[in-house]
Amino acid sequence: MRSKDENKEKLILSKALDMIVEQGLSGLKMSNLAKEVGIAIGTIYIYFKDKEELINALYVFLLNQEASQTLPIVEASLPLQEKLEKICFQYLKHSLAYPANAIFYEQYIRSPYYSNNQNIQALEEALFQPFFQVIQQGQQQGLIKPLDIELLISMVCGSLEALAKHFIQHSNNLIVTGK
Amino acid sequence: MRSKDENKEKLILSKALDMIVEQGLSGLKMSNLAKEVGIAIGTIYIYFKDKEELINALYVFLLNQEASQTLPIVEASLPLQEKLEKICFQYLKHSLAYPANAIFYEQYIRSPYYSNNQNIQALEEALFQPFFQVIQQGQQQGLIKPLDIELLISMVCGSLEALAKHFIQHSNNLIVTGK
Amino acid sequence: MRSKDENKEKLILSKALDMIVEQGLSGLKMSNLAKEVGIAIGTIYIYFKDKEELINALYVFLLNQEASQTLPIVEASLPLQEKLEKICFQYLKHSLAYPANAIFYEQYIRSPYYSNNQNIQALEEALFQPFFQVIQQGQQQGLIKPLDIELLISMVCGSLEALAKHFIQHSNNLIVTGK
Amino acid sequence: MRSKDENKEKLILSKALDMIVEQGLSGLKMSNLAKEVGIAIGTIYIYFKDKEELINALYVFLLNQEASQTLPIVEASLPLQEKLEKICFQYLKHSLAYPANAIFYEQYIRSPYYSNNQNIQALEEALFQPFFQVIQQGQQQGLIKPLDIELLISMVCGSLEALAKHFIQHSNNLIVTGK
DNA sequence: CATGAATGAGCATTCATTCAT
DNA sequence: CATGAATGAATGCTCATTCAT
Repeated sequence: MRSKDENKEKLILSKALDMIVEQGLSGLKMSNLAKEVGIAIGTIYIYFKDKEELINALYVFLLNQEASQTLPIVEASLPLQEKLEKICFQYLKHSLAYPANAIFYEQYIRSPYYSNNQNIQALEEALFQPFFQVIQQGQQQGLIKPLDIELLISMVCGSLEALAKHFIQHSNNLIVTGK
Repeated sequence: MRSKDENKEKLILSKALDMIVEQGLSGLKMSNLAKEVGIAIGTIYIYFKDKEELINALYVFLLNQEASQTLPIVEASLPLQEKLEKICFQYLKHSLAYPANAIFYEQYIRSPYYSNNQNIQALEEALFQPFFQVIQQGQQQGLIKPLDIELLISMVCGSLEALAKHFIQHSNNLIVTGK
Repeated sequence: MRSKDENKEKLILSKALDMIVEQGLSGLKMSNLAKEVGIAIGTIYIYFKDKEELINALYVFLLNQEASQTLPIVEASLPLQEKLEKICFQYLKHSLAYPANAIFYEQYIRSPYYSNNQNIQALEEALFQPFFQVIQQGQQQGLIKPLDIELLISMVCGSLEALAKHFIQHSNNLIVTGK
Repeated sequence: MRSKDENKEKLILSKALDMIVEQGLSGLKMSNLAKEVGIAIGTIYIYFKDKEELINALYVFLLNQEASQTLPIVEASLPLQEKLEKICFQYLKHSLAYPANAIFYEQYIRSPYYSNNQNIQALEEALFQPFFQVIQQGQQQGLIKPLDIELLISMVCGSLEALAKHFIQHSNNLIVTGK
């Protein structure tokens, strides 16, 4: 008996992301995905209950991946100013390194997979909490203008993601250096 | 498919935009659209040959709407600096006034309706040409940094649209004043 | 526009019954049914939301058909003795005239379509109520032995249906005369 | 597919019967059966070539079990009258002791596993032969009315099985005494 | 023009069966 | 022998599109 391949799950998600970026969320067909991954259609259903669960799993995976890279900075003991800068830089670095993510997010957020899914939205909130707190601290210390937090985040993220989107659309290869 | 009722065509496109914003491009079902508009499914096919033509028509309609409001500025005889400012402000005003458009654009651009459609992409290019020229003039006069034009546009538009998206997502009502 | 054909619904149910009798409940394939009826697969879904609803509708239809033929006797003003005889005879007549029904019932009762369906079971109860009352009256008047009603019904029906089943299995043609 | 563990084979058949009674023949899924038995899906295929063979084996097993309990009576040297009575009583006892069997029979008889299987039908005939002969003798001696034998059997069995079915459906516990 | 019942290609999903471990 | 991950044919259902009224 072959043992359940941890890698195969990742591979399915990865190919799914590629296909969604290329053809939109509605362009993702389970049979095409299987073909692309090089497995039988039934195999996908061993790893994911149905298409909805697969899509949600992809979102959670990307969200966690991003959080896991940024959270250490949030939790580090640094001067707040430096912490905020590092977080922004990390976000930009991540957006440029994984420009496909933002494209998927936009498709996902505007789909029933997201809107009808209270669980995911709760998870999201929990994951973002630490960042909210840092920003609030920054506002209390006068480092950040006292605007609505979500508006702030929307604008900064929007700009950075627009940048990243541009590069993936024009298929440029970016090398992001440390400074 | 030229039709009698010019208004009904507009109504179909308008409801289609609403539904795409709410449920994504893949969430737009022809029969639901008909129900929402209050007509029979067959009637839609009197006004649009098929779903593809409807979606493309919506894009062209929104593009033209935007261009028709901005082109006068481009063609006006103003100092370049002032012209550039006015164009940016008009863009922001439009993005805030019609925040649904950007959401549709993103869905559309990433769909086969767009990618497999050379005609639309040519039309787009033609429509944007005047703006490109203004920017090029600005670069020649040293008013704009000599970056890649499309990158410039991506970044500015990205930021502004992120802003607009934020407001529609949080259902704020904005009043955009002249200054 | 063709108008929704009342007959087509009946035709679908009728062919479905035939196929279930021949191949069992699990042998009923929607595409085969459509072919047998001479319509497209999609057409079935205009008349019935899904396979479950179709199967349930068939059960309700047969139940109502049977009740509608027997209820007049129940409600007639006859001596109880005569009423009971007429009901039994009507039941036998019906079982012999429609021997397929019992075969379907047995398949249906033992399927998730029935077990997971409180509504149907409530309807059933309501439909059988009048008969229960007649039997109770019979017991009070000493015409029927004071056994458990459901047991009584099971035994009489079981015997009569066994008879009917025999004839359909051996494809005999029965002519049921009035006496 | 002869196997080591004779017990495991019985266990598979026994659980299969349970599941068919609960969910119908179409409700029997090989993987569920394996789970219920507490073995891996692959293991079932060591004991039975495929689902068809398993179902047929179950039928043959039940048939033999019943015959093995009744045949001694048939072959005993008793007055015909007494022999007939004992056979009937044995049948009733068996139906009441194993009410699940009749439920399975009905599902089975109406399935392709049975209809497309000449071998089973031949086996059945052979198994029933002795009973037919006893009845024929009874008819020759004037103990039984000269009706079609199969009709006779259908009616008697039908009544008894209806009785048995009633009790299993209402989960009554019956104690069948010798008289 | 307007209607909506009818159509059927296309897609998601299930489940009996195989086979590498 | 036992395992259960992998397979893919088969099936239920959707939805863009047509066409008779």
